[in-house]
Amino acid sequence: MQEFPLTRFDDLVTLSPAEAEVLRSLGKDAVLYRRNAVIRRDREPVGAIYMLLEGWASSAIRLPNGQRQIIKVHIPGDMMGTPSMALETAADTLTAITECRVSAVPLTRLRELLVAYPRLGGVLFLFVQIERIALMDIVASMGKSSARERLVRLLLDLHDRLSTIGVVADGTFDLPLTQEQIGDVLGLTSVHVNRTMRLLEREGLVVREGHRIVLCDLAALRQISPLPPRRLRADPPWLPQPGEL
Amino acid sequence: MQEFPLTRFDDLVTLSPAEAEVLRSLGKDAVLYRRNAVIRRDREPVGAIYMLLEGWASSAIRLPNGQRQIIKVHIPGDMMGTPSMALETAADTLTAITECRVSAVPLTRLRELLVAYPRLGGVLFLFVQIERIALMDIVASMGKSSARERLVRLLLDLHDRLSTIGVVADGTFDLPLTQEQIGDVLGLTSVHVNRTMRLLEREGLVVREGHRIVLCDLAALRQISPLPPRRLRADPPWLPQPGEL
DNA sequence: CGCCCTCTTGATCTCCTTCAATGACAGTGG
DNA sequence: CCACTGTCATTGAAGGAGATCAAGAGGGCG
Repeated sequence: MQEFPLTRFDDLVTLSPAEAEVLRSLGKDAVLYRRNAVIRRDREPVGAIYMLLEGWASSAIRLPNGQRQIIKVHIPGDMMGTPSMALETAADTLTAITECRVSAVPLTRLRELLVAYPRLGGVLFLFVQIERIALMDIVASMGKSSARERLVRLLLDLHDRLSTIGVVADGTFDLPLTQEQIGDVLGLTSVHVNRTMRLLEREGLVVREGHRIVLCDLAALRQISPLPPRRLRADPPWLPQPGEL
Repeated sequence: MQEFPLTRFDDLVTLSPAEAEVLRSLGKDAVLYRRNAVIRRDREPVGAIYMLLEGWASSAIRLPNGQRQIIKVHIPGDMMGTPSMALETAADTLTAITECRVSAVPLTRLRELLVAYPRLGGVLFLFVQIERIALMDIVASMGKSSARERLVRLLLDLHDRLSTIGVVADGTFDLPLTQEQIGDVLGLTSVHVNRTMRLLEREGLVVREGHRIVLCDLAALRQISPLPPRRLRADPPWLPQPGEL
């Protein structure tokens, strides 16, 4: 059994010790995936959701014409594959961006969890809403902003999310995405990602050294970003307290 | 108390009579909004979610630069404003597209519901996941398809959703959106929406008469759409049955 | 050493935007 | 009843952001 980082949860809801324990022991043994390995392919029947313990992974939709759109870049501590819980067959393909460790949670086990700890259902609900807001913001930025703005937003989003798991030091973090993958996230070609990235570099906003990136001027970048980050509400009033359920 | 159409629920989950009853009596008295009236503005504190009983409404994100992106076009039977449940202040503005009737559900009442009927929490969870998939598909089509493809997708999406509430006859339905609004949904200018719409018309794929639209060749349109519709899973295995919770 | 993947840059093309003008139509006040 | 106003659809012309095509360079790894 592997340790699932609960940072994401602790920041938002107060978990009872029993709830924290059951979340930690939810998944099956971790499986190791090599770079570019497929964790769960789209159109497969949905039997589980996945917890990303280590490494990066992507969730992508394949279009009938052969293109792919990366919907979300997952970092350690993320739950993956949950949208497809509502479908006959999976909507998205989960792929390892770097080598990564993943723990699967069979849907049957999830059901046991919901029966035994109904309040955790509410907690999951909260997390899905947060993902939904993230998607809404992505739609807004894809519909209304330039390549430069979208790229800045992606970098800031990664910066902020990586900060919560403590792998950002002074604006610097590891960015294991190829420019092609960044293009697939932003809806751009890799060529244009390259030009835009170089532009940011010439402007002195970022510095790149191999797969590490430095956001030099966070304030200026946030000014450029088409959308400010959202302020989440910890322990929302509609969520029953532990003991209440 | 107004009747909230439960079609959307019935198709996906089996509700116990008690559950159906509590859902129907969930909202406060309906409020009437005139065309273009704001139902709930963004950045307002979040005190309720909303059930759309009659008419059309939009959920839109305002960008700091003054632009707006319509995230979702709501039709009767939709729940609105739920993403912001996770936030301090609302992310999106809800606006009446046509005159419409809306019933608010205070978050406190929602909490009582979750305590009394924990399984309904799971049902709501399911619905949010469905919305999330819809957003993922929108991201995919915004990132990877042309104006024509996106417009076709929107028309088919509306066609299919309106079909479930029985207001489509032989490919014909009422489309009360201005071309400007359609542009704000698709991330296009109204000028280009106009040209694209006229193109579809010249191709014999659609016919417009005032605010009514006819999808003449559904098969051909589905061929053009960048993404096929999703097959939802009724009564998913992770959802506890009535009685189990 | 040689191969493949990724980054980089230039040249050209095109889809969509921007700007601008016109007409149809509904509502409104005289 | 008609001028007046605002909204919406429509169309043309010009401009630009990003795509496409093509080629070279660097680097990890068999």
